[in-house]
Amino acid sequence: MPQSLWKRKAIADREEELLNLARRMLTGPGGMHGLTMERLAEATPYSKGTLYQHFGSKDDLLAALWIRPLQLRLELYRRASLFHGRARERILAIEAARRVVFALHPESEVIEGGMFAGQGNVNPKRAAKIAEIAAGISGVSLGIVRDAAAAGDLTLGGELTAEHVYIALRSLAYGLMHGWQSTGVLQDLVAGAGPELALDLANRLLDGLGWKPLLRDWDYRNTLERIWSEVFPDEARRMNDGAGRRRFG
Amino acid sequence: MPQSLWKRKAIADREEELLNLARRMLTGPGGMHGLTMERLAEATPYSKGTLYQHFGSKDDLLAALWIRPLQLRLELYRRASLFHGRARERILAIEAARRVVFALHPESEVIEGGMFAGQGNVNPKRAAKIAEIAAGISGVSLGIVRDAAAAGDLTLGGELTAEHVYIALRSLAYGLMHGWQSTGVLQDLVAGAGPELALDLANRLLDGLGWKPLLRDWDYRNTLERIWSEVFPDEARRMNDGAGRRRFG
DNA sequence: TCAAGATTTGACGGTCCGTCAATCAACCCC
DNA sequence: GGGGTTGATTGACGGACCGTCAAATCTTGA
Repeated sequence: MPQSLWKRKAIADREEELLNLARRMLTGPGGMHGLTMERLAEATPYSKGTLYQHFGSKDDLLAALWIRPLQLRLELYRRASLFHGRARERILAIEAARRVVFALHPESEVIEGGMFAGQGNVNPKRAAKIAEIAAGISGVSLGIVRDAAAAGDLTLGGELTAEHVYIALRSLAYGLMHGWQSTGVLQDLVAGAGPELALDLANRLLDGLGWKPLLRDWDYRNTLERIWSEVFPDEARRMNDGAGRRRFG
Repeated sequence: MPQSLWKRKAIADREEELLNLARRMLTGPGGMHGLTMERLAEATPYSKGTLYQHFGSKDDLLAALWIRPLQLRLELYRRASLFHGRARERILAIEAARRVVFALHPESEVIEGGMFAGQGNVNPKRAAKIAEIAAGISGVSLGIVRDAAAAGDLTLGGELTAEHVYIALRSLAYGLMHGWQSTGVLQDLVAGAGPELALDLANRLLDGLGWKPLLRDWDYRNTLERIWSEVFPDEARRMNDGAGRRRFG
């Protein structure tokens, strides 16, 4: 029954359309407050009831909106993990991937910040998908950390587990992005310090964790150039002139 | 006119009462969603209109609620900065103070996360006070960083400014607290790793920044014991059996 | 062409924020 | 004590928003 298939595709297309629109509302002025089921319905040829056919609640819409940047993150992390080099170079590629996701999907931070309140009322299927992707994301990173330990570049055990290393890198990046994006307290302090800072500080943290080769023993500037040109050539271009326009320098 | 003074004190007392109640609602289940002007009015002998005599908006109430943990933070940072020892020991005392504030005022994180949406409609006087305290807070930390540079313990310049060091420490701590508190993605990874982790990772980050004396050259376990017993003896006790009950270990 | 089934609609109930005219209390002066 | 002025207090109300659901509309298959 091809007609049924057509219809299903039409519905999937509509969902894409809705998500794109919702994303624009979320990244626009007003942030989380700017996205409203009411306004989203008005901005489309469909009514509110139809919206709720796709997303059981606003939280569910946000979850659906979150899946795409999460999937991109997983894909980029996978690619980063394939970088040809030492484990520490690969984890740096992961940090570069963080920056790409942040630049291309600024709404992701808004959702993560706003989801804190919600958490309920998300379609179980979607919630499961999110959990699955998230597990993949941490899995890729943890794999690199364990590779480093296996290669003798990093000494785990005692107070420092692979999870701790991953959490440290993730928390530093998250805190920086939050401080960078939110019009909060460190606004004037962060101003001028572009996202380059995140990569630099992550690299220094790796030194502090004793992850070899240390900064003084390796030319990581060259590593980063290779990462950008070999792993994320397209994304680097899109970041500089693409949709997620933002100051870089 | 003592009667007028009585009245003013009564009003100030009522504001305290309202703030305490609001704080309880915020830390209770539901978080930001659990605090409602409506419910707050119902929980007191006063009506909604009277609430709005104290706080011009819900954002304003949140701002008022934020001032107390901010002030505590400033006070603790000041005390930490007076610790008798090397600059790196003093910045570690600041990190310990972070942990105290997080333990005693868990609502602070909720507010910071939720304020991201608001930002407007805050009484200018309150906003100014917040800005002033925040400036004091970063000032204390930056002072210690600059002390370290002056003492030759830390090499600034080039890519690394005093602000960058401060931002790095703050971001790492913020990211960890967010991941710890939010029922989010790293829940299961963070589980088991108590807030001790924050101090340990901060210390390692300091190593990565080249802030002497490095971990291998100094007994920071002893430093931390001295910090808890000399700088925050009361707070350490309150954290373990006080209001802000939370798992520590 | 028509009936069964699926989809869409927008009005509606409920919650919450913030306002304001009406009410109430305190205070002051005679 | 009485009456007027000033300020505090109230809760009903308007508006925004989420989520629901019976009615209307469209699709499909015979």
